[in-house]
Amino acid sequence: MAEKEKNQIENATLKKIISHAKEYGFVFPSSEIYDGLQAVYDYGQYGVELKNNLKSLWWKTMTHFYENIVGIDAAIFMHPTTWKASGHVDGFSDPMIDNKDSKKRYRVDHLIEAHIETLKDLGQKDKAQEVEDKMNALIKEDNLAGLRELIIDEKIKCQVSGTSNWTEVRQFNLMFSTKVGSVAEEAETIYLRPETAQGIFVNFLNVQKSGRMKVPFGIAQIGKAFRNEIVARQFIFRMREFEQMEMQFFVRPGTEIEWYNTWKEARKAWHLALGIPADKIKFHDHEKLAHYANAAVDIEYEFPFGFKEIEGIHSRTDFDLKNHQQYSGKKQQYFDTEINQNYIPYVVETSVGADRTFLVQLCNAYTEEVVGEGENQKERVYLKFHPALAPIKAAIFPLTKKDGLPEIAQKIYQDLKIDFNVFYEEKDAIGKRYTRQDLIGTPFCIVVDHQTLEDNTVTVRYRDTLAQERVQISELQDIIAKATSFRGILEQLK
RNA sequence: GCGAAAGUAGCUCAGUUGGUAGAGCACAACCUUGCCAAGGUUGGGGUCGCGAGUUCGAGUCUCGUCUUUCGCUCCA
Repeated sequence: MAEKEKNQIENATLKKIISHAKEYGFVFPSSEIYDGLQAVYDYGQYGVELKNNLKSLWWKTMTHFYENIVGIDAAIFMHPTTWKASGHVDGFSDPMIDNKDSKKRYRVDHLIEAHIETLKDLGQKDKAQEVEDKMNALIKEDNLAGLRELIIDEKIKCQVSGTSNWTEVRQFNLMFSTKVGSVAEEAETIYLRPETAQGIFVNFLNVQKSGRMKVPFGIAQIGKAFRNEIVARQFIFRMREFEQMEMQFFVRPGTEIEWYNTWKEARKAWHLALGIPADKIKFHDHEKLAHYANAAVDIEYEFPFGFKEIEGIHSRTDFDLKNHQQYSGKKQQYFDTEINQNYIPYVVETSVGADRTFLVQLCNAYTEEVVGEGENQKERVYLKFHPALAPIKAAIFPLTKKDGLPEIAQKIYQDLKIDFNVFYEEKDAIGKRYTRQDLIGTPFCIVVDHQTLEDNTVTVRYRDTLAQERVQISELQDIIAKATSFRGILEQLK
């Protein structure tokens, strides 16, 4: 019961964050006037600023900050063979079957494998082998009807309902496809990339040779990827179109676990440096490793809907480069002059969702607090973004619309906008203008008042403390630059 | 994909046994005011998610459909 209540409160928090995001221009449902498109979202005027700031910070951290990491920007479309080599064509499309009574859905191969295990336990080894061979043959020829027949012939039952009342076997392909070539009959099917990593692997030698890179070195990339999720839920957490920020680090075979541990810690530190509390971040080791990995961990953040993955660090071995070498017939090797050996490098991957990082920042920034005493007590809502990530860095207000104050405020605005994303407003009471900036997370409000006319000072009002400080107009540039620079974050990561 | 709940103005919601859509906040203009969502006047904004059906008449009743949320399911 307590757990249920906790969930309800947390769901209420998520709802508030989602409506806040929509009401104040961060995230809108895609094509909303047509009722939206499931699991697709658009970033609004403030959302795009926040997301761009996050991407710039990641780029700065993961390329410029390291002398042996460079960035690329590969195309979304890739040669179809790429996805055979990567294993996505086979691994990303699973035949599924539903039990009509229990409404449970199973992956067909899992269902039959469970049956095979049961046969083995019963000592029917030959029978088990026979079923396994049949299944593999049917999967190989994409014989969906045949798979269903096998399930029925073997009298495989649903564990929940105990019946064999099955639907047809259906194929779910998680990759989006389209056609290249304008003549329909001659068009070739190509896929929208389901991950950005392959764009890095196929360019491994291009970058290594043209950049004279020496192992260990990394290639980073930010870009969109697409997955046709069966169920996509939880706001922008699981979208059909999403953006990844990935870095593939190429290392000498045998050193990969050491590098894996290094990157695991470095990436966790990155999230902490952005202001996420340590108790909201944890590692989750993969028990069952994917076919390409020999070590894998998720970095999880405690969202209102529980601890969920925001970043994966995977030791991918030489799986990808080896497969590309095999499928392309082009050697993907590196000659290591230090040890005089030719080898296919091993890869340690860090892959973080840009949209998920955005949601982490939004959830972490959303703050409700009670201010004032007694009669004056009221609730205040604001977004406490790190100033380096805030969509708008400062708002400039004249206290009144008269006495030449707007002219001075305009001058300050025109000057600051060269370096920063700033906002000017003279409408409405000053308190209301403060509140509007709090709601979108602007760290500073600069107010021109009557004293400004006498001594060229303005007040700076701080979002988090509500405190005000009087400073010279000439100091503003420095104050904002210092607070909003990436320097503070990067220095923590040295 | 299955089950449950919800959908009325930008937001939060009201809307009587079925009788031509309302409030507060928000928004725009003007006046007054000037340091934490101020007051006044005026104004704009809704084919009640969409489509059928029942009815003289549907926001209200019935069916379908779409979207969202939750629970299953799935998740490189």
